[in-house]
Amino acid sequence: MMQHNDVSLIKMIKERGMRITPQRAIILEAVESLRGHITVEDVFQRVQTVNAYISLATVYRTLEMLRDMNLITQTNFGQSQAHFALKDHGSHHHLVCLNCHQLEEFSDDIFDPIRVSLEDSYGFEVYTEHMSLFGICQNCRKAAS
Amino acid sequence: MMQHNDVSLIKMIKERGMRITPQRAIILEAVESLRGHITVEDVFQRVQTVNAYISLATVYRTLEMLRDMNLITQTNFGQSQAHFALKDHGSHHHLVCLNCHQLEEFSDDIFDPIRVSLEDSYGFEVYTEHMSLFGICQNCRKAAS
DNA sequence: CTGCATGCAAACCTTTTGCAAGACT
DNA sequence: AGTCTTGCAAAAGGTTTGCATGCAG
Repeated sequence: MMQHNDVSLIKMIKERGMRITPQRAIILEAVESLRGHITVEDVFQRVQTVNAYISLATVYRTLEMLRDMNLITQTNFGQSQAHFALKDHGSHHHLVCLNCHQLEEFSDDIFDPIRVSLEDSYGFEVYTEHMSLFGICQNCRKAAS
Repeated sequence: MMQHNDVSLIKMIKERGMRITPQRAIILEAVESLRGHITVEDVFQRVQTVNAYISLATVYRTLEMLRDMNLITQTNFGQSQAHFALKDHGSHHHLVCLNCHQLEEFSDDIFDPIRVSLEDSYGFEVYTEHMSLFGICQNCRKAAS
């Protein structure tokens, strides 16, 4: 389930010209150190141990920024809080169209909900390397209708 | 992506000894006629066209009942409302433990979030028949730790 | 200096719930 | 009759936002 986040989030944020504030530094560090799927609350608690004056709203806004920058994924499931995870830029999978045989890539993040629910329901840790999913692509669906 | 809901929801509810009220009949009919993934709001709107005096709370409670009876699945994704779908009692898949090679079954519903997000992101309609997922089962994980 | 970021508290939205009144069996 | 169900309105989460203040660049 390795994720190569060789580059620190801070560095990526700077590169994209966004401001680094003390709050952001602390929040980013929390996101990086908390491995796996985390909630806003997880991050907030961790952040609080470093500096108790950072507000929940800032945690929300920072995670929102990371999501918009495509550095983390957001997964909602169950009825409660959203779960976040650092993007795994490593693995990609394929969508294979059964009609035109065209390939399309999609990222591993799409499996996040499955990972979480199989873990929750069965205690099963799924490996999703090298997956291919089959179906009908957009073009063929349009053509057929 | 066929679903065999040959039997009406009303019939199934009666069989299990639950009461049929006018509200429930209307809501169940709405769920059946709205195919695919639907939200509470979808159902509510449809229901309103039939009878404007049925409350949102009743829609929530009825869907909750269907979920508890295992007749529909609930999928949360995105940050907004939950999505529901009639259960597909046809397909089952396998979890294969890479360590002890034991098999575990899981239902097709787990793929709901993927179905929805691939549809949304790529316009791709996935077929998920006969899937096997690999990983490490609960027992082996416990044993390893 | 200027604009972006923060904190606070209030607003928001979806979902849940308490309670009294009403309906199903 | 007795219990389950409904409607209403309020409560409950989680998340977002307006605004004045503060800080990074």
